Amino acid sequence: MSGDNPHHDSQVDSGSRNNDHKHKEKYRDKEHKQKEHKKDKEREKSKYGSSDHKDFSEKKHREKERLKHKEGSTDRHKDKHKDKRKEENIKPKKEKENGFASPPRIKSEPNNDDFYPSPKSLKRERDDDEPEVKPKKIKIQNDKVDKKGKKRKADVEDVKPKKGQKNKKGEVADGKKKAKKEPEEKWKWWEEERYTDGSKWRFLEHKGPVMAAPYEPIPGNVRFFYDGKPMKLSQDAEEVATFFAKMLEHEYTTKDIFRKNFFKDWRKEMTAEEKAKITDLKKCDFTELAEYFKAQSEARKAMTKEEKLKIKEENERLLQEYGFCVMDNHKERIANFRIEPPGLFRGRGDHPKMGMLKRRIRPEDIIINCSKDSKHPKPPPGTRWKEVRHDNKVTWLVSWTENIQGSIKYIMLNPSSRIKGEKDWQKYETARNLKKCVERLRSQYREDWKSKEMKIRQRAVALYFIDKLALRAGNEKEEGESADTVGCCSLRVEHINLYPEKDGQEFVVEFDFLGKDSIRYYNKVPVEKRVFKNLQLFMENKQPEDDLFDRLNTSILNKHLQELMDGLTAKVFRTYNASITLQQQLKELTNPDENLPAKILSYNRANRAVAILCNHQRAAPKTFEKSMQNLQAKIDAKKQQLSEAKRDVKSAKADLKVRRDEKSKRALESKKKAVERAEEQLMKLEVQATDREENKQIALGTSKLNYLDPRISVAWCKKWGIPVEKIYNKTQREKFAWAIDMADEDFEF
DNA sequence: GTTGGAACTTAGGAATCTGGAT
DNA sequence: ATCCAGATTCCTAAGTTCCAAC
Repeated sequence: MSGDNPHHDSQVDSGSRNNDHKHKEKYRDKEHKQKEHKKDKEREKSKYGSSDHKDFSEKKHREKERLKHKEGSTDRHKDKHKDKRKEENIKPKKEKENGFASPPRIKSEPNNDDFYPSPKSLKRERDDDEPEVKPKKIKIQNDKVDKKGKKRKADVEDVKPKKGQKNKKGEVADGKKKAKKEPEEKWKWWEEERYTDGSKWRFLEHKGPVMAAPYEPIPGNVRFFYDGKPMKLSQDAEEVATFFAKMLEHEYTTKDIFRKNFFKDWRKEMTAEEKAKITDLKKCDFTELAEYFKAQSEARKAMTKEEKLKIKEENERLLQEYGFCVMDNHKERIANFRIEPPGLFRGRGDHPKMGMLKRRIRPEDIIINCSKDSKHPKPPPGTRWKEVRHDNKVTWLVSWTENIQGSIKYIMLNPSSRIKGEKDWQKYETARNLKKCVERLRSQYREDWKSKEMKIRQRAVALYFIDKLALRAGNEKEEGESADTVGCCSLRVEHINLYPEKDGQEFVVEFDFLGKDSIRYYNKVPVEKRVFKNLQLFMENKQPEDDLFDRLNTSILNKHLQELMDGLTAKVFRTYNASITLQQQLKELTNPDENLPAKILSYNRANRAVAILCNHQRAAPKTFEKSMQNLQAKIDAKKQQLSEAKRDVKSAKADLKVRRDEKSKRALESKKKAVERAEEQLMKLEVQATDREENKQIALGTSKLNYLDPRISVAWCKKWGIPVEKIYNKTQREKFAWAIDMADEDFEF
C-alpha cells in the first residue's frame, strides 16, 4: 500500500505557515502555571472513573540560580522537577534490536586504508564472547538489495591491531605521504555483518579534538570605553567583551534578556576593580572593538590569493590530521572535530538563557573515548584530559559538558561513516515495517477513541495527530531552561481552536504553536467527528495553559507503540509518512514524456510536499526579492523576444504569400521554430519562478537528509534515467552511498 | 515506576565556496 | 579578473529515545 495516507492531502497544500514573530509574543511572557490547575485533572479523572489515576503530586519548585559558570564546573544544572503526571504503569521494557534484521557483524578486510597501517598483517583477535559471531546472515529484507551477491567474508576474523600497527600508524601520521592517497575503492560496509551485541566498534583510534584557538588580545589602540572614558580591561573581561562587540550589529544585543544574561556573566569574568567600576551595561561602549573586528573581516576578504590559499592549506592539514579516525580497520571521517569555541549563547526563539557566556573548553573538561590498545590522543602540552575511557558501547570519540544547559556535547563520525549509515538504514527499515502494519494501528487507535479510559483516548487522539500531521512526539520541557515550544504530547489548550464548522468544512481543528527551534506550526485540519468530540472533552474545564493531553506523555506513548510494533516510536511515523509521501508524490507527479528539467521539477515538488508535511521552514533568503526580480526581468525579456519572434513569423508569412518560393517557406519555418523555442524557454522560466516562489519559506534539505528513504530517490533516478547527481550533491551521495549502491529501479518503500 | 542523564538524530541559519555572468 | 547569487558546508542548538539508578 503505497500512497496510503489520504489524510495528508489537505496538509500538503494547505496553506501558509509563516513564521510570524508577533505570534511569538503571544507566548513570550506567559507564566505557565499548570500546577494550579491540577484540580481540573482531578475532575476529569472522576468523570471517567478510571482507577488507574493516582493523583499527580505536584512538585515544581525550581530553584533557579545555578552555579552555571562556576569554574570548571562539570556539574549538571538540570535539577529538573517535573510536574508531569506519573500515574501510568509502565510496561517492562523489552530488549531488542529495533527490529533490524541484520546479521552479526563479522569483520571483513578492508583494502582502503593505506594511510593508516595496513591491517593486513595485524590480526584482530576474535571476540570469543560473542556467540553470534557466526553470520547467519539475516539479510536485510530488501529483496533487490542483494542482487549483487556479496562476497561476505563471513570467516574473516575480527582483527585487533597490534603493536605493529601502532608503529606504522605513527609513521603515517608523521610523514603522511600516504595519507594523501584516496582510497580508490569505497568500503561497502552495507555488505558486511553487523554487531549484534550492542557494541559499536572493536577498535577506535583518533587524534583527539582540535581545541579552540586561544584568545588573541586586541591591539592597544583599540579601546573600550566606560562612561565615555577609555578603560583597559583585564584579559578575561576583555575576551568576553569582544564576544559582545562582535555581535553588536545583531538585533539580539538589544534584547533585555540577552543583555541581562550577558552582563551578569561578564561581571563574573571581571577583576574586583572592574566589577566595582563597570556596573551598567548601557555605559559600555564597544564600538571601537566592533569596528576593529569589522575591519579585520574586511581585511580577510581582501587577502591575496596566496594568503587565502595558505589558510586553506592549513585547514586541509588540520582536516587530514584530526578529521579522521580509524574505526575497525577503516579510516572514517569525523563530523565535528573542533571543540566549540567560547562565545555568547544564542538559543533559538525566546530563549531565557540567550546572552549567557559559553565558556571556553579546556582539555581538563574533555573526555576521550578510544580503544585501550590504540594510540591515545595527546592533550596539549602541559595539560591533561579529564578522562580517557574505552567504551565501545557508544559511538563518540570525545565529549565534554557544556555550561549553559549542562548537557553533554560529543564529537562523532560523519554521516558517511559505517556507524551512522547503518543506523540510518535501520531507521528506514523500521519505517518500512510500520508501513506493513500501519492500517492495523490506525484501526486500533480509532477504536481507542471510544475507550472508557481517558488516558487511552488521549493516547489515541495524540497518535492520530502524529500520524496524520507528522507532529513530533513532544517531550515535556523544563520551564525557564529553554524557549517555550511544544510537540504533540505537550500541546496545551491554548494551542488549538475547535470549529464545528469552518470554511464549509466540519470539525476543523486549528493548530497554532511553536515547535522545535521555535518554528511556528499553523494548520487548519478537518478531523473526524469522534476526534473533535474527544478534543472538546479534553479541553473541558481547563485553562489555556493547561496540557491538552494531561494523561499522556511521550514515555507512555512510546511504550504503547513499542507493544504494537517492534522498534516503533513516535518519530517513526514522521519518517514513514515523509517517505511514503515522497514515493506517492513521485508516482503522481512524474510525467514520463517530460524532459529532464521537468522531471527534476517534479521531484522537487514531491520533496516540497514532504517538507510542508513536516513543517520544514526557513527564513526567506535575504536575497529573495532581488533574485525574484532578476528572474522576472528574464521573463520579461523573454516575453519581449517572443513577441518579436511572433512578429517575424507574421512578416515571414506575408513574404511567403507574395513570393511563394522555397526560401520564404524555409524562412517561415525557422521563424516558427524560433517562436516555439522562445515559448518553451519562457515556460521554463515561469515554472522556475513558480518553483522558487513556492520554495520561498520551505526548506527541502532537512527532509531530504533525514526523512526520505534515499532508496526511493535512487530508484526514481534509475527508473527515469536521471543522473543521481541531479538529486544528491557530493556530500549527500556520500551519506547515501549505501542506497545508491543497493537500490534498483523497482525499489518500493 | 520515576527520574534525570546519556546518547544520538534532527534542525535552521551563518559562513564559506563556487562557477557563471559580466 | 571580478562579482554575485546560489549551493554547500559548518556550526551547534534543540529535539527524541534509551537506560540506569533510585
